Amino acid sequence: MDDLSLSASMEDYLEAIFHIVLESQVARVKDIASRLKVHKSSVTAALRNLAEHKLINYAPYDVVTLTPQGARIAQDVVRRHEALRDFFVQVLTIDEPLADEVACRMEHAMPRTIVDRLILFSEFLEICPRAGKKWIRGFQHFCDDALAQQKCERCISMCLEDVKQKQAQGGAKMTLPLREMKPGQKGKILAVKTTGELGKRSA
Amino acid sequence: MDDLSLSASMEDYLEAIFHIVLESQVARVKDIASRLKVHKSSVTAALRNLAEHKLINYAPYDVVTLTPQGARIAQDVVRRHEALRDFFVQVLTIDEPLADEVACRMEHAMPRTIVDRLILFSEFLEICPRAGKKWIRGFQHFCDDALAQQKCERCISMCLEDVKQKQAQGGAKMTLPLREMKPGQKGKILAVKTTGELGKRSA
DNA sequence: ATACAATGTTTGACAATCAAAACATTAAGA
DNA sequence: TCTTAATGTTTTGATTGTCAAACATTGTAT
Repeated sequence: MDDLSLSASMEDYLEAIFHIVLESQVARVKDIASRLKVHKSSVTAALRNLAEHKLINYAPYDVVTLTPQGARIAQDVVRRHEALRDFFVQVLTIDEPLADEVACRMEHAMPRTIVDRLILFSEFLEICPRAGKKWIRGFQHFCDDALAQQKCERCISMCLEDVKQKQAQGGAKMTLPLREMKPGQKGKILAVKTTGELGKRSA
Repeated sequence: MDDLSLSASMEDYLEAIFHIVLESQVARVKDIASRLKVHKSSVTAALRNLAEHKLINYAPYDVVTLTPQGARIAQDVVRRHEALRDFFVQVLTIDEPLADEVACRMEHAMPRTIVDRLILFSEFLEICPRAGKKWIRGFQHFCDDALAQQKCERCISMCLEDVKQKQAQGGAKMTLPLREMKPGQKGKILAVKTTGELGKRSA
């Protein structure tokens, strides 16, 4: 049933339509063109293509919406995009505009398995007391000057203190962020974060 | 001087030539074609293109080698490739063949800033006592069952023990892996790991 | 209603990439 | 040297995605 392998270009169009529809209910050629920085004529061609694949509802001179199939694929692309962007921003501390732009170009080649893992990893970094925001600040230090941080023992002690404290006050052991569970292959549980926080998008 | 923006395709050809030359001194059309799984005719066309850009030494019916310029660019591509692959394998614990294949498709869109950061991050994970191999095993656990690991306090205590022990026995404070230092932009120091360990390559 | 501005489409040209098949060259053995 | 198999090249054609300009449609303001 699934049309495996949509070209990177078509994925970009689908993604753009997804975001525009989210904002304005329907997408118009003009908006898609300006969002993707492409000529209107290119958009028309792409729309014909996507319509043939039954991924969008479209007739000449009409506005565009996604079919259920199209929405499914679009969300998948968006998920890849956001997984990458969020990793770049939150972990590698890359500035958003660059992270977003690069995510938009890299997203097309990512298989589900790796996206799932990347999302889980980002979550793990948030949740694990040995990692967390402070630890990432430690990474930034490391980037600024790889030789400066030597006080590992003290760093870990403080980390341990933090955990004891949290354990004492907050009754709950550990709070997982919102996630949707679904059976992954091989019986493993894989996180599926569909759509994260908003931000500038490049598609 | 630099030919900014070589197409993804040409980067792949350059990368393939790089690896073949590394193994066999020179590259032949046949080898490149089989490595990239494209027709010989496509290779010839690509070689003409690369030769025009002075990235390879090539004449019809002759073998191929890289010019210094070509080698520089090829190494850059390889570095992106390996940064991604190593991250996938060592951090996300993706199996090598898949990691390699995906890296090969994603590598083309990565700007230097992000590659540098990714490499630094992977290094940081190796070096920081709050991370390390054991910690990544913790991540794998997390993937298998996100609800199973609750003994954070104990985990951190053990981590602390490890560090004290290492500090006691090994006189050296912390050993950085081999890396080449170079001045990054904004006065920061960025790690430049040129070539990692060998493995199967898809290009 | 009609004229006009905004929007969308068609057409044609072009560049990149690749495959297939016909053709050319090279190198090695008889 | 001549023949032939391996290797490399050319030519042709298909595909995809893009732009630019001419053309068509739509909706709105008068």
